[in-house]
Amino acid sequence: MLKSHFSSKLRITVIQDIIKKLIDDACEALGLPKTSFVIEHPDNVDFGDFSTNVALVLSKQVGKTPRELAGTILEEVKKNLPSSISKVETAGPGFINFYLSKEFFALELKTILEKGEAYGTNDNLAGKEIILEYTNTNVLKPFHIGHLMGNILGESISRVFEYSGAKVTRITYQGDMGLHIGKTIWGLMQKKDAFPKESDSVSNKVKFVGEAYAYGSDQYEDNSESAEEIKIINKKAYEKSDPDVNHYYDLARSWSLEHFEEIYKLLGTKFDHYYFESEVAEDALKIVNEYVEKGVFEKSDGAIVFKGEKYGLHTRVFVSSQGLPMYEAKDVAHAIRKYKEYPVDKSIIITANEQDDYFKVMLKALSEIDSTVAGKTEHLSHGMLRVPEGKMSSRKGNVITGESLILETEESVREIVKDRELPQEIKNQIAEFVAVSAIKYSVLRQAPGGNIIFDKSKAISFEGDSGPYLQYTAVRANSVLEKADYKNKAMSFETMQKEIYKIEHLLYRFPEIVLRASDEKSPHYIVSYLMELASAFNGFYANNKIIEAGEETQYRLGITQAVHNILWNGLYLLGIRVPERM
RNA sequence: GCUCUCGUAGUUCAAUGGAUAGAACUGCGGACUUCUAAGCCGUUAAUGUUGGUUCGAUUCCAACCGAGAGCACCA
Repeated sequence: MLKSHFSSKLRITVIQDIIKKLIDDACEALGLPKTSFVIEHPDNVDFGDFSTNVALVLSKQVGKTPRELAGTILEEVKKNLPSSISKVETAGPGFINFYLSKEFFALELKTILEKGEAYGTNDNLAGKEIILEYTNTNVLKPFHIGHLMGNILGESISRVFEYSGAKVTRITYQGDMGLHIGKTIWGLMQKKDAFPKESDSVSNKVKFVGEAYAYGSDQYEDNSESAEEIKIINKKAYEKSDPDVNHYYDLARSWSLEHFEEIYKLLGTKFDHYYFESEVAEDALKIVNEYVEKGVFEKSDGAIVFKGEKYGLHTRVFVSSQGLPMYEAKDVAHAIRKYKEYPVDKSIIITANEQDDYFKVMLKALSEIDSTVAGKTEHLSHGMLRVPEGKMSSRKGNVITGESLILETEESVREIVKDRELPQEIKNQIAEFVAVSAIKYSVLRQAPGGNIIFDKSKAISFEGDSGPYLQYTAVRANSVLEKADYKNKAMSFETMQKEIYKIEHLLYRFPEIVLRASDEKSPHYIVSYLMELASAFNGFYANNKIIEAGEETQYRLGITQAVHNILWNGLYLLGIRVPERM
């Protein structure tokens, strides 16, 4: 059971306030000292819907055992029980447990149905403007699964922030200069006989570019003559001084960008602004040179460096001894430029965690230059995707591109639906939605920051703890509602349920979960919750007739509609679409 | 060598200092001629080691062992 922690800041539902006040009032009436205590959902539903440790916290000061004190507080609480609570009792080492009533659940159900798509929103970030930078790709290099991870996380967090009332601007900052450009162009020139045709698909074109990059990288390492040529080409590309080089660069760049756009469309991301590294190169040099004089940077071995050791960090080169701005310098200039164009409350950059230490140094340098921008800029990292054999590398040939992963997963889905009697159109939709869902889920299910061990044969799951399981449940709920011709009818209280279904203990918690995910920038809380909810619904479905259930029909359909609403909203927050049929 | 992150079931992941450490996959065993079986029910199985703080530690602290990442001219 996923617990929620209710600090005063995170309390958003009325019932939490009611319980808090009950305890506060009881403590005051008993003359107990003020203290901070926790109200949480117990692990086990048998222990009630809410639980507090107030007696455990206070027992020592008061000089009573926790159980005794819990009993005393309990008697006081019982005097003022509202209709939303059906039972209170002490348990365990000194907890006080609260059980919600049928009235509460019926009212909450009504709220879920009435709010529809807005159920789960909160105003934690109301009025705040946030810029999120993610999927920082490099043109002329493959879009690999690391980029996929960043995109999946970035898009989900964007949506969660929007659900919390923020105005989110999505941007991506792409590397369009640097040695990899020279390597790829050199590789393209070597392979010009095998060049793709104009009419070839974008996929084939970028695949060819990827091979050229791999070849160029290899030769750069192995062959000093080639390395020299690559450096020369790179310089020409930077200066735009050679028409031939420009031609290859422009062509490959346009292919890369077109390819990225195709993937973003498939994943459901739309960037508001595309930034390029080359756009800030000049500013980067200017800024660094200016702050050498102000003592922020110093010269060392011909390069301009930032000495991070003063702050417990490490030294990094900002301008090379050849006078070229390194990505450190460009990132500083980029951050300042971004803030000029979008003077937001917070600017978040999402990258893989291998850049954690780098960002500490860059942000420290930035804080010496522009403390306002630095104060609002935050680095958030996701884990690395590891294949069982170790690190991915183009030389080993075990780089997994984003596109190949999606296509292979789609293929597996097609295999599953191939014999079903469904129109081809629906089958295509299923293949795309389910494949993307399976991949997204495998990234979002765990807390961000941790590495993901990616075993191709079993990482992408369609059963159990998986995206398709959630989609399937949503489709199933929808199917029941369609069959019953039930379209969000208002709940009638004459049809009050006879019993409390287990799933009702979960339904009302969705807004808390979204809030926590927003507060901690961790969509995985939503994943765990939806998984638990879907599981509860499938159990409910297996054990209860929904449509022809006599007096209970309306209420059960209401629950089904509530599950439908929450699954749709929750999956939207994960960036997952629900197919019409499955 | 220094810095950072991380060690939970056979595997992949959860768990705000609280009650019986949750799922899923795998294995084994079931139910159903009921609204979608990508489903449902049952079952085996885990906090790296040693200390410390605490009424209470998977969670905080220290040491050790193990894994990964970063550490000067690539992004």
